[in-house]
Amino acid sequence: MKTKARASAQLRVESSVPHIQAEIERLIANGEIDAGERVKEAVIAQLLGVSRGPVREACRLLERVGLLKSVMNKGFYVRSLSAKEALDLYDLRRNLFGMAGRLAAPRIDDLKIQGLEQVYNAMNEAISENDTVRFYNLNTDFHQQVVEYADNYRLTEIWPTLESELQLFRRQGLYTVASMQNSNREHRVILDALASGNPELAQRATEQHIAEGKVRLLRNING
Amino acid sequence: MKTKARASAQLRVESSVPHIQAEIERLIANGEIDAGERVKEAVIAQLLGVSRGPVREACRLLERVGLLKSVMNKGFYVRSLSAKEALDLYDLRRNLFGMAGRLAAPRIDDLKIQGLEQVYNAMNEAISENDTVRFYNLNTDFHQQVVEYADNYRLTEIWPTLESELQLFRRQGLYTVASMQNSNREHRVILDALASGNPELAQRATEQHIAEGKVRLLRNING
DNA sequence: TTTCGTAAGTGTGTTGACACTTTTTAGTCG
DNA sequence: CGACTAAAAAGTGTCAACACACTTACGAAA
Repeated sequence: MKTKARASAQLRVESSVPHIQAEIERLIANGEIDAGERVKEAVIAQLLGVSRGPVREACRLLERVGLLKSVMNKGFYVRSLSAKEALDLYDLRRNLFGMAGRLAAPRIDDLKIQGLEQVYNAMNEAISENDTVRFYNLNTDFHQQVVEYADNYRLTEIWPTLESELQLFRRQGLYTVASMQNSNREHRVILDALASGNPELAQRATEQHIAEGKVRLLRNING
Repeated sequence: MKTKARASAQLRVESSVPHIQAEIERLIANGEIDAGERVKEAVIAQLLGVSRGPVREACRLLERVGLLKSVMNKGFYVRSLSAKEALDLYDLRRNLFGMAGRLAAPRIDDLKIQGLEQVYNAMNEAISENDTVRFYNLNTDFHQQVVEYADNYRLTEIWPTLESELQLFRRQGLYTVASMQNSNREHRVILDALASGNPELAQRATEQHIAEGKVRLLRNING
């Protein structure tokens, strides 16, 4: 018998770094680590049962994504987004989502439309139940699907990072029933535009949606 | 006397990771590491006189940027871009550069225009000397400046990563005199459009430039 | 009481070592 | 000579430990 019992054995089929990264993202999204707060490597490491090495690698990744920022000899901090940065993000997302709509429209098929339709209906349910968390997740899904149907690998990679970065700003609970209703009305418009296959129409619809989101954000900022 | 002589002392005022990252990027850009080739951590570490830890962190960063990709138990490889991925990148850059032009036009001032003009003139010099390397650097500069003048922090962050990723595909030496001349004619159009302050005009000019670049790339691919 | 300097404590940045996996090499058999 | 097998080498993934930087707490002097 050659096999040796490994104490806390890692199966060595998958690096721990992505898992750690996802976990830290979750901690931030759930607000368990506040914006501006220091991320202590040892704490994360112990929490996940790994050493600091992989944790640091994950933190570097999150730094590049924009969720953390590193300060020499002080470690990693959860980034906090200024109002301008949040608005910049909206402008950027508007462009990219518009591009996604334009590219997706001629490529989309009935099956995909049906999939989006399901998400749309589910969002209406979430609204009627005032389930903002579910609405947020479905909303993210909807956008991600549209982006994927544009079939541009780099756009598909970048999009989620912008979404999660924006999460730093619009902490949960910002959705009101009215804003969710407006948002989903726009989703309906996007759906129809995509189904029509008209690129310009779809681009207008997708751009408009993010533009309206920016307005909603501004209303939240200014009271 | 309390001060202790540190043997191979790093001053601990700046993390070594960014430096390592830049160095690996340089190695890739200079073609000292070919596309698809494995990046051996120990080699890089010894080359730069550091240990593998920081090297791994730098590699993770470059993975996120898209220059490297990691394979479990095999390490990091220099990514090689498929033709579709390169074209996807052009589509994405076209959108973002168009956005940059639109936003920069109303914000730009005479001083910045003059700066761009200098770069433009220098590029004409480089063309007449058939100095493709200098042209490439100036070209990158020109684009980067336009992007910065758009004053969108995230766009400014993302742009260089897309440029360096594209470098993986269009390895140096792809510039012909004719293509450089065409490219700089388009720069002239961009300059004038920006100087006019008209967002739509500037967006058209900047988008057109990347679109033409895509055509030039396609010509290179197909012979 | 306040302020400054000093010392303990906390935490990062980096390193070297170990376990495991993949690759290469060497050797054997057909 | 070629193919298969086994051992050695190379290289990654992770960890534990060290040295330094920063922070905080404590105490003495003004």
